[in-house]
Amino acid sequence: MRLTTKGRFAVTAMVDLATRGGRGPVTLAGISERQKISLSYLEQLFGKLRKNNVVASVRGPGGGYCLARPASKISIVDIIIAVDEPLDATNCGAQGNCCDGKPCLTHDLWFGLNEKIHEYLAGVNLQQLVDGQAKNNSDAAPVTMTKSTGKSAHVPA
Amino acid sequence: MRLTTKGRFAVTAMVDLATRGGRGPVTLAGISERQKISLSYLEQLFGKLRKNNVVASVRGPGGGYCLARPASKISIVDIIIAVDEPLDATNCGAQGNCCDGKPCLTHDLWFGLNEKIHEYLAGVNLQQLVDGQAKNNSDAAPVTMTKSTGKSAHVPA
DNA sequence: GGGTATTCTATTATTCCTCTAGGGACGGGG
DNA sequence: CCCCGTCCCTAGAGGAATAATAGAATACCC
Repeated sequence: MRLTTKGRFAVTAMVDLATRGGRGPVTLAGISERQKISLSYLEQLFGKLRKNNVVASVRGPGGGYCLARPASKISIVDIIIAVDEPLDATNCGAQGNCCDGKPCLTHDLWFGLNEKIHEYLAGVNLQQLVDGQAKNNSDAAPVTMTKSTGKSAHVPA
Repeated sequence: MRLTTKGRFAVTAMVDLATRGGRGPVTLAGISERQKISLSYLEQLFGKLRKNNVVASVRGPGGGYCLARPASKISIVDIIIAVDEPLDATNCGAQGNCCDGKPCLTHDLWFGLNEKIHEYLAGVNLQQLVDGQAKNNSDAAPVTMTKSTGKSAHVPA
């Protein structure tokens, strides 16, 4: 789970798309102008979003992009993961063997923290953003950070 | 609030420092070797941490770095913000005038989401990481994302 | 069928971030 | 005073993020 401008641009564009999704496909040129994001960059981002089945495209005049499913079924993580591939911050390639063959304590810490942020963002969907309110209830249940759960805590790709 | 390897390395190093902080200053060379982070990179990170009063330094032989305050008073956000200066994901320099003089809807959305992540990470402190468990209780209370609160929702520097 | 709007793909340039390299400043011990 | 361990600073290489450009493919409309 990386959190950079790239993911933010993608979410911004997706919010724009979701707010006008009801009236047919939305063109990237329109999103580019409204959100002030360069068209060619948007093309790159939406290429990834399409490959990850977050959006669908319609070519030709009158074409553009649509959400691949209802906005309430698209979470922020879906978007961010689609454009911003997960990042390994460890120095042993997530092998957990950087410290004398044992996983460093920090590995487990990061995996746990990572998972919590992940779950939090998974709990916010596009529709909520469009409605102008983030998630308030906490069904992204707090996760007790168990050590040595190993790789199960890693972020899904 | 950016979330990159840089911040993670800093937190990793700080956990290392906190676990051995009781016995005098800790050298960067030691952290470098234990955590497999390049020494000169650590020097940069700790330079920023020092300027943000997260750590204190002692020069000369026997010197090193200490926590500037108890580990329970240092939150993850303190560390991340110190090394990873906040980033403006808007295209109008957070002026809120990119869309016909009015703030884009996405600005408020981002500020709100930003604030929630911020608060979540602010609720986890170093001591908890050292003890091997993240925060379970949710006193990083969920924040209703109010639109048009404007700049008050921005991440403090 | 030709014209045009649009997605799609590729190549390249530019700017920014990450990380490395090397030298300088300070301070304690002989 | 000299030596060495440590923090401290700056510059730059390398790579990733962002942007520009060019063109190909597709599909609507006349």
